[in-house]
Amino acid sequence: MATLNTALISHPRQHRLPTPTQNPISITVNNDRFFANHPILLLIDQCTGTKQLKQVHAQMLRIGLFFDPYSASKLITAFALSPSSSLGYARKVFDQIPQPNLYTWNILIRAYASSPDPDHSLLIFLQMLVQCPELPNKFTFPFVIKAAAELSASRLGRGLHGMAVKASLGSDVFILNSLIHFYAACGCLDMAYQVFVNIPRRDVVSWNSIITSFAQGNCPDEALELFRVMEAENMKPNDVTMVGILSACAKKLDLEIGKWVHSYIERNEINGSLTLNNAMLDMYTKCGSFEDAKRLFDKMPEKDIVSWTTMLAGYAKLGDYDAALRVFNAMPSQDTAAWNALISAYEQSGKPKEALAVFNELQLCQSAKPDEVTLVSTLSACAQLGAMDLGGWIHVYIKRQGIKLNCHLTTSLIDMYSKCGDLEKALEVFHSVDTRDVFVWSAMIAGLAMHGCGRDAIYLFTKMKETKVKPNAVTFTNLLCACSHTGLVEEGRDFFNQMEPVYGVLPGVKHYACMVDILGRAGRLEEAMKLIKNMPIAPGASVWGALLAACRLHGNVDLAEQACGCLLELEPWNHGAYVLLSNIYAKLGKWDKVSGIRKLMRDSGLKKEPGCSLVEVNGVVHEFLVGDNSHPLCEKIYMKLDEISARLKSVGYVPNKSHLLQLVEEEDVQEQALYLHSERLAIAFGLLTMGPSQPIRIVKNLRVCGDCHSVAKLISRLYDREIFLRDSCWNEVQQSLPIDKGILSKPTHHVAILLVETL
DNA sequence: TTAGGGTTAG
Repeated sequence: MATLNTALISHPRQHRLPTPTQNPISITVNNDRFFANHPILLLIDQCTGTKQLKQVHAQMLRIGLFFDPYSASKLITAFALSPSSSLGYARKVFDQIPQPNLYTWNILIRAYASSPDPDHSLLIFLQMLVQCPELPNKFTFPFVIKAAAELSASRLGRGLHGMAVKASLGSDVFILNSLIHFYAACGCLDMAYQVFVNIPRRDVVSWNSIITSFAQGNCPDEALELFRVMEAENMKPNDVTMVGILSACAKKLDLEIGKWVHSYIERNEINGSLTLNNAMLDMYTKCGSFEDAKRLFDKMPEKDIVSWTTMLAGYAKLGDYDAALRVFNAMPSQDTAAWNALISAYEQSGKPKEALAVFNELQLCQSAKPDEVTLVSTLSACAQLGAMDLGGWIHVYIKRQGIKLNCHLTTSLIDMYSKCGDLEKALEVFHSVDTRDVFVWSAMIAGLAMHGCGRDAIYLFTKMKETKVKPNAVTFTNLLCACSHTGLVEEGRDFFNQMEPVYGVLPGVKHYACMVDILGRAGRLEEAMKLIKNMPIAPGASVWGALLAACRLHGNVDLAEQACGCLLELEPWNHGAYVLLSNIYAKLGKWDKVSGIRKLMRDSGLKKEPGCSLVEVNGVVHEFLVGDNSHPLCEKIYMKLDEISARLKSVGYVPNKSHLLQLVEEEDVQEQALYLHSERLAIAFGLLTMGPSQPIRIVKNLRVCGDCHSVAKLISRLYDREIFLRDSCWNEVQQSLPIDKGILSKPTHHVAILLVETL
C-alpha cells in the first residue's frame, strides 16, 4: 500500500488518465466520459474514516482515476465534509488536482467557512477567482459570505454582496439568507433587516436567520414580534426557529413567555432536538426557574457538554457553588468551556479570588487548556482585585501562546490595566491592535475617564467616529462619566441630547444618572431634579444616588431627604444611602438627625459590609480588614504604621477629626480609629514588602475616607512611592479629582492617587 | 454529473 506522499510523487500532474478498459480493477463504466458509477467512487461513500479514504486515494492515483476532475471532487468532498473530516489533508489532496472544477472549489470554501480557520475560505475564494475558469455560482456565495460573517469581515462581505448582485444572483434565497447572518454578525441589524424584507420569496431559514439575528443582537422584543408575524403569515416554524425564540426569552429574562414557548413547542410537535433542549435549559436557568431546568435536564434523552455546562452555570447563578462543583465533577468530561463556566460564575458574582483559584487549577490540569474566553474572565477577575501582576502575566501568556488579540481580549486587557491604575499600558494595548470594535473604543474611553482625562476621552470619541464605528449605550455611559469627572457640563449635556437624534441610542437609566451627576456636581440641583421629573423611564437607584451625592456636595438637606427616601424605597438595604444622608446632617451640625439615622440603621438590622482592602505583592493578593491583626506579618505592619504616623506628624499632619465625627461606613468604635482603616494596613504592608520602585496598588471595597486619602497622598510624597487607591465608586460614581494628563504624556508628578472624594 | 443558507453553554 503506497503512502500518500509516495503515491503523489509517483503520479505527477501530467499523468494521463487511462481508459476504463485499461483499468485493471475496473468492473463497469457507464460511458467514455463519466465515472459516477465507478466502483472505487462508490466505495468512497462507504468509507468510515480517514484511513480508508487514504487507501481509496492511493487506488485512485494508481489507476489514474484521481486525475478525472469529477472523481477527484468526490474524494475531496469525503475528506473535507465527512464527520471524521480531515480538512488539512483535503487541502493537500486538492493542491494535487491539475484542474479542480467549480464544485471542488466550492466544497473546500464551504468546509473552511465552518472550520476554525474561516480566513482560509476567503483565501481559497480569491485563489479561485484567479485560477478557476468558471465564475463563482449560487453555491459559492453562501459559503464565502458565511466565512466573512465568521470573521466579521464587513468590507469584504459587502463586496461579496455586490459581486452576487452583479452575477445576477441577487435574488437567490440561499445567498440572501446568508447575507442576513453576515450583516447581523457585523453588527448591522438594520442592513440584515433590509435584506430580509427584500427577499422575494422568504423561506423558513429566512425567518430563522432574522429572528436569530435580533435575538443575538440584544433585540429580543423584535425577535418575538417577528415570530408573531411569521405565524400570521402561516410560515411554519421549526426547531431552529424555536432555538432563536428561546434565546430571545432568555435575553428578556421573561419566564412567562419562555414557558409559553415550551408549551408551544409541545403543542406543535416541534422536533425536540438536543440543541433545542439545551436552549430551553438555558432559558429556564437564565429566567430563574431552576426547578424547570432540573426537570427538563433529568428527562432529556441525550445530553452533551452544553447541557451539563448550562446546569453548572445555573447552580452557580443560584449561588450554590457546592452544587456547581458537584456538576463539574459529575460531567462525563470537563472541557475548557466547563472550566470557563466555573471561572466566569465566580468572576461575575463578585468572587474574583475564587475565580483565580479555579484558573490556577485549570493550569495544573492536563485535559483542558485556557482559551480566549478563560482569559477574558480571568482578566476581569484581576481587574476586580487590582491584581496587575497576574493580569500582566496573562498578557505575557497571550503573547507567548501566539494568541491574536481579538476585540474581547483587547477590551479585557484595556479594562484590566485601566482599573489597576496603569493608563499607559492600557493605551499601549489600545494602540497595538488593528481592529477595534465599539467595546474596545468604549473601554479606552472609560479608562481615560477613570484617570481624569475627560478631554482625551472626548478626543478619542471623535477618533472613533472617524473610523465609522457606531457608538452604543456603553460608549455614552463612559463618555458621560468622562464629562462628569472633568466637570464638562456643557459637553456632557450636548452628548446626552445628541444620543437619540444623532446616534440612535436611547438614553437609559445609567445615562440619566450620569447626567444628574454632571448637573449635580456643578451645583445645578434644580436642573437635575427637573431632568429626573421629566424622565420617560422610571428613575433607578443610581439616579437618586447621584442626586444624593450632589446634595451632600452642596449641602442641600431638603433635596437630600427626598432623594434618600426615593433611593431607600428602591433599595431598602442600601447602607450607603443612610451614610450619605447622615453625613450631610453632620456637615451641618444636625447631630440629633445623625443619631436618628444611626438608630434607624440599628432598628432596620442593616448589616454593613466590613471595610476591606486588597494589595497585590508579587502576584499574591493580600486582604486586610479594618483593624485586622490576622496577617502573619501583623506585628511588623503595626510597627510600620507607627513609623508612618511619626513621619506624618513630623511634617505637620493633623488627623481630620471631621471624619471621626461623621458616620462612616466603618462605624464601630475600633473602626473609627482612622489609622486602623484597612487601606492604611495595606499601604504599610506594601511599603514593608515591595521594592522601592514598585507602585502600591490598593483596591478597597467601600469608599475611601477623606483622611485616608490625604494620608495616602502624604505617604506617597514622604516615601517617594506611587500609590494607587481605588475604591468602590471607581467605576460609576465619578468622584475622582481630575488629574490632568494628556493621552500620551507622562504624569508630571510621581504621585498618582485616584479617587479622591470623601464621604 | 455532485451541493447549500439558519441553532444552544462561556
